[in-house]
Amino acid sequence: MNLKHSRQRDSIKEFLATRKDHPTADVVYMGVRQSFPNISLGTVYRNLTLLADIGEIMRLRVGDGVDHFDYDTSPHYHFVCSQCGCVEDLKLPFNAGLTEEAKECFSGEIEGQMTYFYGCCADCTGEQMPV
Amino acid sequence: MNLKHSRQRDSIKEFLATRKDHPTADVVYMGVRQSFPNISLGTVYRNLTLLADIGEIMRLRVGDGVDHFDYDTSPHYHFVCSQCGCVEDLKLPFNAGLTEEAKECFSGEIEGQMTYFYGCCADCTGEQMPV
DNA sequence: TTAAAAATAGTAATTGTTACTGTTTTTATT
DNA sequence: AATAAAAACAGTAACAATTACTATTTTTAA
Repeated sequence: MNLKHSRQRDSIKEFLATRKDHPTADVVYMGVRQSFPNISLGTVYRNLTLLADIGEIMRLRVGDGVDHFDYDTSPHYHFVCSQCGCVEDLKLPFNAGLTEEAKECFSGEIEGQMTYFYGCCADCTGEQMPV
Repeated sequence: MNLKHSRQRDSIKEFLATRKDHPTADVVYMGVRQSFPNISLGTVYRNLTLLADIGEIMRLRVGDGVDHFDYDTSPHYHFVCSQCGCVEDLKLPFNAGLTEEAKECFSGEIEGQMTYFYGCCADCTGEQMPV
């Protein structure tokens, strides 16, 4: 299949590039509607999937039942707040060595690892106890 | 809330204890129906959630959009096959130190980590190329 | 300019899961 | 054993995220 240019897809990519909060498809939809008022949610899903498939963005499955998307495709760790559901980058060097270790003790083929940390984000920790 | 005994819940736990393949709620449902032919899918979901909440089983969110359940609650790594979707244990010592490292570089509270590896399992790797 | 391929908007369908409701089980107390 | 409140149940409906479908519009190479 030959990709054809699409202004909607550009817009989705642009939007994602401006965000560091790993938005969901729905958030992308709302955001892109600023410039494409009648873009379809299906178009957003289709393009997010396509962009992830060709490696231009990264799909994050962080266990909250909703897919998040990241413009930064370099391997890095994420944190997920169990309270508010926010997803943040972690400033911790990614241990690709773990994947290598895994390869050595497994008979199939390991392509990569997905690691996320969970807990309570700084904002929620602060708000949590109004006594 | 005081737990009351339930034969259905026992049966769900027993079933899970016999399995090492980290079945989904649906698979548990089918399995438990051998002994409880008219158990309700809702009962299965409710009890799996309850058992996971009280720490008697572990819920695995391995990014395939379906929850898997594990009778083994000790921290350990999992592998997920992108082809057939199977989930297997990895014989690789769990690196809890990574969670400690993450705590040190994050301002909120980190409770734990979830790591899974993905790729192609041994079975699928073999079947893949019939030339 | 044209025509095939790709993409689109809008809608319907699917899937995994949770919520609701009236009935049955469990269990502590008589 | 009888009773009654709490918990759990079966069965069904609702829900949310995502995917599939269809007729129309855009893109692009010839």
